[in-house]
Amino acid sequence: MATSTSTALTTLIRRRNKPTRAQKVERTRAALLDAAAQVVGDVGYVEASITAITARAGVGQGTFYNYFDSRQELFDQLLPAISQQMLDFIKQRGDAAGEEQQREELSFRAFFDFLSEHPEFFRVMYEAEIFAPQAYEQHTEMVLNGFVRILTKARSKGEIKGYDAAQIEALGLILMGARHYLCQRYGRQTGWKERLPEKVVSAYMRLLRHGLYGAAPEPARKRNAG
Amino acid sequence: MATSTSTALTTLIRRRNKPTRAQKVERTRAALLDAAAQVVGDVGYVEASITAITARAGVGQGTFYNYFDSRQELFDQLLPAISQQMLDFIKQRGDAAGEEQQREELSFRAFFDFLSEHPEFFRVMYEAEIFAPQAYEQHTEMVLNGFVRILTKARSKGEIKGYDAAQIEALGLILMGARHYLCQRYGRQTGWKERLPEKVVSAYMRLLRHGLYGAAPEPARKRNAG
Amino acid sequence: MATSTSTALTTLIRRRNKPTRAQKVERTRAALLDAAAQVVGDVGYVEASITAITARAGVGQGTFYNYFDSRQELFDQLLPAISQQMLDFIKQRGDAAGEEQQREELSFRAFFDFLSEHPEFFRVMYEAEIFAPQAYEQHTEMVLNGFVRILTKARSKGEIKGYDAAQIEALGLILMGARHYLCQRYGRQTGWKERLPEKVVSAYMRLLRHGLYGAAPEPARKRNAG
Amino acid sequence: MATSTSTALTTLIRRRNKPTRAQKVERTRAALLDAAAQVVGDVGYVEASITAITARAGVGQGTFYNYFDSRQELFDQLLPAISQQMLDFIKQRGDAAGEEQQREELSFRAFFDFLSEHPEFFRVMYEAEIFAPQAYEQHTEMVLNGFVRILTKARSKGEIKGYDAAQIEALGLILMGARHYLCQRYGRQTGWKERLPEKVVSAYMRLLRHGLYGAAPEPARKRNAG
DNA sequence: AATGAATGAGACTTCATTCAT
DNA sequence: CATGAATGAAGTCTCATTCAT
Repeated sequence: MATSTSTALTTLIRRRNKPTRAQKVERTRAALLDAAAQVVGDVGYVEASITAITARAGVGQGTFYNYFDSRQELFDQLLPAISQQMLDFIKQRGDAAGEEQQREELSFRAFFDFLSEHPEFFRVMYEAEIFAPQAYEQHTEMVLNGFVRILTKARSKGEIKGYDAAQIEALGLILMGARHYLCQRYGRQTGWKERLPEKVVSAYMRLLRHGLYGAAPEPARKRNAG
Repeated sequence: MATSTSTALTTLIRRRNKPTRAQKVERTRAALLDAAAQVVGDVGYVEASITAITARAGVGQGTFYNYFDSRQELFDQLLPAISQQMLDFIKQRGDAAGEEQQREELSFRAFFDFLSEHPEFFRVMYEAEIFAPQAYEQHTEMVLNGFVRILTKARSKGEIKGYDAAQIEALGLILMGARHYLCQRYGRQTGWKERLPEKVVSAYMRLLRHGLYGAAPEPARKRNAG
Repeated sequence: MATSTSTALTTLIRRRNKPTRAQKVERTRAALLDAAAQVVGDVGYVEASITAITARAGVGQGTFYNYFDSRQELFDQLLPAISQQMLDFIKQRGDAAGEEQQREELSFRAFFDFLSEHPEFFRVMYEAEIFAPQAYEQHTEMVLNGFVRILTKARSKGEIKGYDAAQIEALGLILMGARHYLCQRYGRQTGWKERLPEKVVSAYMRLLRHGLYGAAPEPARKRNAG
Repeated sequence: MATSTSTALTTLIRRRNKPTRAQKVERTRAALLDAAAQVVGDVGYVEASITAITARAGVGQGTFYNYFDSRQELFDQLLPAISQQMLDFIKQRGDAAGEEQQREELSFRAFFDFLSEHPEFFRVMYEAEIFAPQAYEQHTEMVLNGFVRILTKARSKGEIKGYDAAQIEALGLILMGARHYLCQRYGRQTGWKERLPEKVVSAYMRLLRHGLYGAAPEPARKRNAG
């Protein structure tokens, strides 16, 4: 990390006093991506002008073009830059689960919580379909793959029965759409000020467990408290 | 140079030959909305310039402002203008059902078919969230209300059990999200050239009937053919 | 010229009072080309900004793009727009000549005079080599062709002897270079305030008649006075 | 960290191994001028950005401003830096001549050959009229003076007759213009891949010897072979 | 009501130059 | 002296909107 001309001593000193040149660069780049995420979160991609972004990042307009070739390039990098940390966050929370159906519940909650803590991410992600289609496509593909992997596993474990392998993808899409719309209404529409209502989680989970129609009577099962 | 007062005679002639003034106005207005829908369907709201819209409608640029106060106003009227015919189409097809769960299947198929025949509607509807938020909100509210009404009815009929009244809304949102994502992948992504795969419909319906996890063995039930 | 809906009367009235819409368009276009020529003449292509040009033309900046797709397109049209009138002017003056050698003298004088009256043309023409290479190439080709035509004619008349047909082009280029450099020094460098010195014309013509070296003694020929 | 005072020893070592500080400086300066000439030759002054020049010179952008106050200053020094070597080259080749008219032929050939070997020089020289007018002016003045000197000498030797002293300058300009245009067409336009056609040289020389019109029959004179 | 030329605010982008390291 | 990130002035261009015809 230290430049090749730095002795251990100078490195130490730097570590206390000032950032390295390379560190400053990385910091500026991060500041720009961060600012962009915030601006997009606030006003959407359409109004996320270079002026607005650089102003929020606290750098000159020209600086922008030392880091990105164009506004579009930034947009293309924005979602990927945040995408991974979201997936990590969710995966980590989901891994605490025993059964796959519990994993889905944890994962759904984690999705909501992540957006709750990074509200700007909602627009960054969903408006990307329009303003950074390729990035959106990749992101969607990754998320869908995650679902498919988990559902396939659940199916091979015997937790899921009665579905073709060919139907797994459709199920994944349904879960993604459900998440999207539920978080939109119960999170974003309230400015992420409320927690995710337990009624919603239980409806979601009951649908996954028993379907809508002609369901078996609710078994005596421990439910996650609200 | 023709006098502006119409004699009974000219009126008669017009009735046969030419449209009334008011009719022409309405026709132009419709042409503009129609053109806008097509343009938005083709290139999205961002690139739906006044120039593109008026050109497609076959009128001069300036004419636009005789019908709409601004580009935004047009956008705000675009979704509502089409929304109703979609809902009618779907309702009509759904009304053929006996049980509510069959209605949902018919309605889902109808949604797909409608988009298939009016592919421009997909972008008009979903991009409206960004470019005509109020219209989108209203549209969504209407659709959601439709779902809620039907689900509530199904619940009062006893077809749906085990859900609170308070959870009905969440269920409606899930169905909306599912539709959105399934049509996106199986319709739009293929350019609406393929029909909706039956595997997808049956997966969707099986989820609604039995859920994902620990489902009862598939009962002997007549399935809609592909 | 009048629009197809104009009666003879309205045309007459317009001729006195106001320009037609189409006339105004043509006028604006001309104003822009004219302004561009002046600006380029004053400060060169590099500094001929859209702002400067539209300001000089007395129109808004945006108006520019109703007439030209880009700054470059204007530059590409600038030289051709003036080129023809120069060639016409020169041809006309040259046609008064009897012998071809007299034509060359008249033509040379005409070239100087034209630039004298349209001083902006000098930069428009010669800087085009850099800023509108294609236009420059075409212009040069036309001028060269003119020279070649005349020289060829003189040769077939027997006024020019001792040169291959293949050498005619080179001779044309020499004359073009000579014009360029002489007008540069004796016209442009003095701000076109002085007339073309007769000494220069006679040197030019003597070179053409007798060459530089080992020339025959100057024959008793009427010379244009200085 | 090395001390700035050189001991006799280090000086000795340096003399063998490394360039002096001053030498390095001079080398970098030369590298920049050289790079600039190449870049200008390739893409012209307009696109000769500091970035392009320093990149080609293999130094950092900032380094540029240790050697030149501004881009313009570099441009102003570019032509002078090369000018002299061209004049030397031409003079040397011309000095082999006996008569002045032969000198002119050699000199013309030398001009072409020099450009042929340093093709970048063409744009450096002729675009300087626009981008480094002062340098261009000086260069032109020098070249013109050279012509005037030679022509004057030829005149005083009696090789040139029939021209005023006051006309010598005009003759010099004509020769310069001729060179320019002939090299442009027969050298640059072909990418300097062909040699100068002998037809062109002989046409040029015949013009200088006998003029265009009414020339004496070509005397029995040795011609330079192609 | 129909038209399309005129307009200017504002967006993106380039690049010579500065300056701290 | 070398470096390259930071800067902002300035330029080109787009397009919704206005308005005279």
